[in-house]
Amino acid sequence: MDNMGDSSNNLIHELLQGLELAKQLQKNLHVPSSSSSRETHELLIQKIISIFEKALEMINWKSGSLGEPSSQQSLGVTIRMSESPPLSISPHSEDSDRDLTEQDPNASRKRKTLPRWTKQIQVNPGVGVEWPLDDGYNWRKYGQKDILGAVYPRGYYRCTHRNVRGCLATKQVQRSDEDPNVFEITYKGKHTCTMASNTMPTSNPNENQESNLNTNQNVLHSLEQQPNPNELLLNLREGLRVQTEHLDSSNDQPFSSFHFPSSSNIKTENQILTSPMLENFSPPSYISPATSGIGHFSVSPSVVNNLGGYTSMVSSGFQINDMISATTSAANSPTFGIEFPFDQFEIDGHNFTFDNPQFFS
DNA sequence: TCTATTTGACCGAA
DNA sequence: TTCGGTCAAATAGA
Repeated sequence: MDNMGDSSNNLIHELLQGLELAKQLQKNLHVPSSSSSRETHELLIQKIISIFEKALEMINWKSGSLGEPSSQQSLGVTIRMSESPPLSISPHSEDSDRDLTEQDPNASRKRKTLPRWTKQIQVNPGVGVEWPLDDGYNWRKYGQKDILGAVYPRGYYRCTHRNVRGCLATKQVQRSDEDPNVFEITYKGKHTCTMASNTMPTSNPNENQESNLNTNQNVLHSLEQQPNPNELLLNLREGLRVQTEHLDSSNDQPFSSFHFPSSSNIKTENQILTSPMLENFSPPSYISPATSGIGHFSVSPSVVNNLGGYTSMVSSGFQINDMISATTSAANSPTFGIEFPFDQFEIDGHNFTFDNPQFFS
């Protein structure tokens, strides 16, 4: 466990370095270009790539302990999470993103892959077959292909915001041959469209609560304005994703846990999170250094049903592969848990300790 | 008219 | 060479 904690800390350090370099690059991009600034850009890009490659190596090393596919059933729909390591680099990956290829001159030799994970959704005969396509995001179908050996064609979808915000998230929907009520959905890439809007501050962060995503982003924005070391984690959270392979409805928790009652507020040192925020998967509860053990937070049943949205939203919210895992506590209880398998860590001189279970009001 | 879907063609990895 | 993934023109629908 100590080794795991050390590697977790190292991973956080690597990612934070990458984050800082990316910020530097962003600042430099606003400076009038010159030959020297271009060299600086190149240098920063190389450093960032190096850091993330190193981080990916660390994650791959840890991926051997990944759990088994799990399932959740709710309102006649069974969802089996069967994820590949989202950040791993696989030589056999089917992923082919031309945008990445264009951006990376080395891609011809070493192909980069986007995070990829698969889930199976079983719908009851009475449920419309369109249901699996509604996962909380806006998808646009861009192709359909007959697959060798498959009875049903495979549908290809990309994020509607691809052109506007450059969101590279895609998904493939394949109906099962054996059971037409089962859909296998493969997600590729992360929804950067949610982050894009996150970088555009609004005058009143609490104003726009039209959707789960927007609310989530506003919460992030309001918290990022806090001059607190937590910001480091908030920033880190933006570029990472959570593993959900432990989403097992029958999973008994052997460890202590706390819950967010649906009517309660969560208070940290600097902010209070209300129930609606939690229901919209606002992440601050699990990035607070004051939390410990397993954190459960309530979500609306619709969010639970749209596990695709859940996965993607959480993906845009946090995580370090295999460091943080999500669990469900009961089949019909829309409650998820986030586990921090380490008690202490340090970021840029700031010590974070999970030692205050009396964190909730 | 605008937006989304369909579908044949094309490209690249294996 | 095959096959999966994507492109883009044609088409449909609001």
